[in-house]
Amino acid sequence: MPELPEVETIKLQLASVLLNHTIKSIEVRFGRIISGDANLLIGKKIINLRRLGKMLLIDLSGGWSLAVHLKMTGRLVYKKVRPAFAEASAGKEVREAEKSDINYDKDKHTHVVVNFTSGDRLFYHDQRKFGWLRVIKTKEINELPYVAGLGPEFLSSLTVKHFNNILKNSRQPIKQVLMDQKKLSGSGNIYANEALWCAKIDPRTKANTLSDGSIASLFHCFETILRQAIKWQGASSRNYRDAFGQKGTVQKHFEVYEREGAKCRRCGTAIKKIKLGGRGTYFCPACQR
DNA sequence: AGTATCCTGGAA
DNA sequence: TTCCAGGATACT
Repeated sequence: MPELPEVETIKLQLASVLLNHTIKSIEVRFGRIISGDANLLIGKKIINLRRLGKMLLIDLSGGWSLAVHLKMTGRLVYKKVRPAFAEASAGKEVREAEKSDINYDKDKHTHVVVNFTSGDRLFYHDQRKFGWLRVIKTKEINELPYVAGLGPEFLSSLTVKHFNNILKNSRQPIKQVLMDQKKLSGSGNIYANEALWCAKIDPRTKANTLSDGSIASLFHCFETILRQAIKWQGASSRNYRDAFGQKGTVQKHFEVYEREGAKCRRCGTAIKKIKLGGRGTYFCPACQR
């Protein structure tokens, strides 16, 4: 699922409800999904939430952290405990929302449950089991291979100058460079497709042949699109849900992603789908050059 | 640079 | 039944 905006959304939401909560117990229902000793986190308090690339970090007291990578279908869903007396007075709107939601406690794809002393719970749910959690010392996070290999981040450490330099040094198709977390971190398939449409660049273009102007335009498109995507709480074209179990709304605004055959909103030409680096790639064959 | 792989489920 | 899916890695 999640690219930078989706993980950022979850981070911001969890930070709004989970800071200073103390872990009471952890239920591991599918052992392979988590590495390290989950019991080490019992009694620890959540002191910070961070994101590194597409990885979420929950920092706890005592120098321990819980690293989470959602990969394709992972979800982290927070459920506040609701006292029995609140049940009867819950608004109709709230009950409707819950009806359409999964019962995360009972669902077969819930693999880890973190219980807090408050009674609140955090569910790790992952249909395809590609994601992972890792209990790790906070000071050792930078040694994780995934973290050590991350390139500069969109919306933070990446400057247009650095972006230009990275692209000028790669002969790969631009879309593949944008998705390579070792070169640039944060973008995945959806936002690479969308940003290339925005900047009117053919995804197959060799990165090192792009003009400075095109690169500057692409950088600006990325910043704009990623910021807007965070405001829209991410893209739920399929499995993604935010930390409250809700869908994001970015998918309502896709220009090319999953729009094969539909008309380009800029020039009316049918959006084309090809395979690039093994991934579905959508673009307008007329206005992306 | 390509392709298989970890998994499950929805759509064609 | 086959193909496809917001990722990343380990192979050839």
